[in-house]
Amino acid sequence: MPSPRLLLVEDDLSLAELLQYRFEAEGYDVIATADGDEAMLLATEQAPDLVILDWMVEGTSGIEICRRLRRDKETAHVPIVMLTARGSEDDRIRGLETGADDYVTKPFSPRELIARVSAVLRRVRPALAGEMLEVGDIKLDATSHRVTRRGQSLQLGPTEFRLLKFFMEHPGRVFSRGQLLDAVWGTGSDIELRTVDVHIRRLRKGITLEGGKDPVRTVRSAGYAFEAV
Amino acid sequence: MPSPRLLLVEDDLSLAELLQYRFEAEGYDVIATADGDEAMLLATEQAPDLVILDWMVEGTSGIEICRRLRRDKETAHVPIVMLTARGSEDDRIRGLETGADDYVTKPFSPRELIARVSAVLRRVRPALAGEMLEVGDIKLDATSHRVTRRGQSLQLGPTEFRLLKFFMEHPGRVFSRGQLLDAVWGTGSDIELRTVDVHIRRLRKGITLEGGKDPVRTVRSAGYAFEAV
DNA sequence: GCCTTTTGTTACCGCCTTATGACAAGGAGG
DNA sequence: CCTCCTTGTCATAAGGCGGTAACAAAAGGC
Repeated sequence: MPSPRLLLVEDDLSLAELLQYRFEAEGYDVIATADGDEAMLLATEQAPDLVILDWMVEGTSGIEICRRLRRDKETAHVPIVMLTARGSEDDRIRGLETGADDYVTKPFSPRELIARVSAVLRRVRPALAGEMLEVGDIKLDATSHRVTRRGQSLQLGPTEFRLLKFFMEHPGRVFSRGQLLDAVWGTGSDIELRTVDVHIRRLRKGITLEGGKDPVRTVRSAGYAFEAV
Repeated sequence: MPSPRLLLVEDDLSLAELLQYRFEAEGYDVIATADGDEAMLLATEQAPDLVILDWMVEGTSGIEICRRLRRDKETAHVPIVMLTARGSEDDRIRGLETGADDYVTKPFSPRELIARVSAVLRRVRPALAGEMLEVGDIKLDATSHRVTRRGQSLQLGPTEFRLLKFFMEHPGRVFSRGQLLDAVWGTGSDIELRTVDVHIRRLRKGITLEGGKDPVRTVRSAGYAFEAV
């Protein structure tokens, strides 16, 4: 199971340290910062799987960071959990409407925050929570690095496996070649867009071995999508 | 925008009525029940997009319903929002660990619940939270790049897709050929005005395949408009 | 009713996008 | 050090798509 990567934005240093310790004990990778502007940088550079955001941090307000994360295409889909000392309903609603995926009201126990983070991750990226992905008749177990179709075990190369995993985490959705490069090869990889075609080809070959239908849909001038056949 | 379907499981009848009223005013379809066993039935038969579940309902405890919903493959992926009168941390964590996607602690305002439900839906099924365009009987999902009419999937080329999307974003309005060129082909494209006619033709052809009415209205000496038939 | 203007429709050709196989460089493992 | 596997790139083929022109049809204007 890969370690989910968390970005923790919290300017109360003792709380930040406590949380970092607890989350690392749970098997998370934690990147912490107390500064709002640095948070924006880290969010794009480190590509965290989830952001924990204090409502009030130095530099920028948490809600503003949230809004900026949502606006930037790179980070628009990263789930956000807000920490707020205020219990007022308006603030909570504003947080949710700004695009936070969840919030926790101080004071809270680390255990509760961990449960919420894990719930959000389970929802957004099942593979990170150790679950088995299943789309149509294809099953992918990220933990054991195994793919099966109708019980038949499939043989995929490393890149094809990551590509398939990403697709299965977002079934039905169309991704451009650029998006796929970012998601599967890593942001900033300097690779020809056309290379994606080749790996799509290899993935198709590996997946349709037993005469099964092709779950990869080509969307002309847009990219590719993965869906149940 | 399609109406998301909610299953509301709540045995406090006055609260249930209030919520049903408020959610319907927000454009949701609400199925309500006060009984736990009936809830299980409705969950499989009605295939709701989300379940709002009171912690304590007659027949079965909410948490038990939650567990059973998760266990059944049909309903395992339906998001669940729990309503709980108890504020104790243990209960909340137990709720999340059981598989609830969110919980709201009583007393709460309908507005807050609505915000949470909409946040969960946005996360889980973007198509239900507004990424889907709908005009008349035609649906366009930009995320999956799909167009359907009365359930029938339509086949459109890239340009026709963009043209239709633009039309559906501004239904009823008349656009000149020049405006369409700017919007769909991009500003500064050096293309014959009459080319638009051809693509309108192709769009019509693709959309009226199954004998449906033509939603594209020709406005002589002005341009074209798209409207519900 | 006749003429003019505007739109509908079809056909065609070139171009752009995608599919596919081959190949060489790089790396892991023995 | 050698071998096998993986991977990125390229060349080429195939096919769909798009823009244009030409002609037919329809709608207004008189």
